[in-house]
Amino acid sequence: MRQFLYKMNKFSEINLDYSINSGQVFLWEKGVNTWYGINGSDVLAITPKSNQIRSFSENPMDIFRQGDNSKKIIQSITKDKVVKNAVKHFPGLRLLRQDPFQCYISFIASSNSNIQKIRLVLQNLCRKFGTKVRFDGREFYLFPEPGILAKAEESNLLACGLGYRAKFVKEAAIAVKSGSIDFEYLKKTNYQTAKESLVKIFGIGNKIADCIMLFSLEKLDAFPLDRWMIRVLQKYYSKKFPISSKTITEKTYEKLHNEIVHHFGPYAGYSQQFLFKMERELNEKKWL
DNA sequence: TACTAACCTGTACG
DNA sequence: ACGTACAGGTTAG
Repeated sequence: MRQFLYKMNKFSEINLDYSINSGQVFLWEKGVNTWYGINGSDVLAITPKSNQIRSFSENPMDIFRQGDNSKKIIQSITKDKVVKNAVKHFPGLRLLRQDPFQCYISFIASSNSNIQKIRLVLQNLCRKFGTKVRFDGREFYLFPEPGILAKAEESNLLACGLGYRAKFVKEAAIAVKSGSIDFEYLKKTNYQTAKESLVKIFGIGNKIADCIMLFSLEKLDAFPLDRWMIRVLQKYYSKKFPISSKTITEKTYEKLHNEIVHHFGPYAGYSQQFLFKMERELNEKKWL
């Protein structure tokens, strides 16, 4: 059994419960004082009380985005009283930086689904296709590698509960394995270019592309517009961002995104996270 | 180009 | 109980 220990001094300003329970990650579970999470080929154990992060891999990703100046970012997104209120109610809510492949597959699997179901499906995928490891005295399954999912039998993907998304997942994994989707390139390039690449993948539209970019590809101006965010805009921003129906067309989506970034600025994605969290909590939606 | 229905699957509601 | 609506959308027509 291997394990690496890191100290983390920022837990006083990060609220892990808020951050994990805000719809951005799915493969996390809470122990007594410790959160356990799968991030690609890594397993993390986080104990806020002792400022400890333990990881399965030697050089874990900086999932907490410690390089971000959160004070400055929050100041920057607080453009109106709605966001101000959300920030006030959920102090310490942060965007997490995820393993890109896991994030990409997770959100493809999320389409037209709900959080409980998405979690179940992703756990099934890991159990069936991921490597089993022992860590912190427990068993975990790592997230499957692109090559494994690329050559998976569709029947095995279906058995995980993916439904019609099974072929999306397989095609998406093939695109990564073959190099036509290159996450390192997508990280470096701009929002528009990355988005154009992602929406070419069968099963990825505007919303899912925005999730992947915001949560794993350093595009903090991505602002996923799902049903909840449409509700938020209709409820609090009907003057600023008028929307007629509950579903929006591709063109409307793009137009809205431009206006949103114009309003909230380059860290618009952070504002989305606070607004999403706020509205889901108001409606008492479950996270786990 | 713009709008609608269909889509796997589980659960909540009447 | 059993049918229907809906869920963190996308695609095909």
